[in-house]
Amino acid sequence: MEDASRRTDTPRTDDFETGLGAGDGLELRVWLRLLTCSTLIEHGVRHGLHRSFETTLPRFDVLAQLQRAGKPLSMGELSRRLMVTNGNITGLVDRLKNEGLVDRRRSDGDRRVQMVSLEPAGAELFERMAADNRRWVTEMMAGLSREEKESLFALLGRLKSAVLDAGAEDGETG
Amino acid sequence: MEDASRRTDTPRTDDFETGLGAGDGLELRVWLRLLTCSTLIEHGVRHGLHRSFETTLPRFDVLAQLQRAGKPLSMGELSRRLMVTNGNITGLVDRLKNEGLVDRRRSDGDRRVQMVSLEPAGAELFERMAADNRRWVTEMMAGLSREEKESLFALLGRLKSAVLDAGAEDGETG
DNA sequence: GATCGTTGTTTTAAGCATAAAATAACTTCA
DNA sequence: TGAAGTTATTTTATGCTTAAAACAACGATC
Repeated sequence: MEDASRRTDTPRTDDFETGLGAGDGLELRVWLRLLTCSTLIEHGVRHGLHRSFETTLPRFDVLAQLQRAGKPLSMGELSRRLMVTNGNITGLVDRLKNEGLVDRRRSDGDRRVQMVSLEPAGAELFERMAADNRRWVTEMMAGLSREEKESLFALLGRLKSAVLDAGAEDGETG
Repeated sequence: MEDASRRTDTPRTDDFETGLGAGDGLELRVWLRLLTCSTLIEHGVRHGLHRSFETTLPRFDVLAQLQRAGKPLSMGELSRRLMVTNGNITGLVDRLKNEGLVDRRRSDGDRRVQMVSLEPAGAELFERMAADNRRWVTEMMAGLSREEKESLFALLGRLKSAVLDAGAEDGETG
């Protein structure tokens, strides 16, 4: 009865990563499973932010970067840290500014640069969201032992380095 | 000189995952690193598809699911397998159909259902894209040993199960 | 065999994302 | 100093994505 009202269009999260027989490349299997995990956790966080704060993951990410930096960041720096194209940041910061969560002003030294800073309201909201976010992520990984999480963290560090190294080669000084 | 012509707005892929001191939760650190890896690889694949085939990752994903299934899939089934909301599939399949890569027709048994099938052109294109995709992913992971990749694959399997289990609890039969 | 709840898909409105081109301010260097 | 190149940001055009509501067909039950 109540299920009907709570019901939404969220895709079910079973039965993917299908096909791709055992003969397929190990790298491809790692990648698909990585993507599945990433998507699943992202859904969890996204739903939590939507339910509890009526906000979105990109907004949260911007606030998180500003909070972690502990200082104003330029649009370009935000773009690099969030790993999104810079045109994207413009609209995102526009909305956050309209909501009074961040401020944006031209840099004194370089008049091309826009510095984005966290407003008190933004910092306060972020703290509340971050606490819940940590709880959600912790709950999602509750089934893993500490050792498993540490191994996973280490291996992902290795993967990150590997991908960055591979990218550096064809990016510059071939 | 040539760099200028090749240059585009792609965000640089260094210096993220910043802040978040060592005291932070292990789960959060795993999650952020997982997201970084996922995003990095996704960028690689996305750029490849764009450069080599003038196409996008979601389009590729739809063709991949159809190819792997080896049979027509309904809109809803595609939505579940791609882990995106179903309204999304409508436009995606529309475009693929306009490009002659898939076909869509109403199911005989259930007139609500739309069955999407791979057209010969779509299958042929997918094979070419899949070959390159495998190469890109393999290259990005070239820095990892076979053992590392196998461990990673196993741990990600554990993580996937953990997240699915955690989600099942608050999703139903509370 | 009409009604009620469910299921499959599309539509809507808003926001996120990309790539590429445009704009504007800075730097260099002749 | 002023033309050429570089860097930071915005704009443009298009596509992807979500959540929620609307629509349409199915299935069960009375």
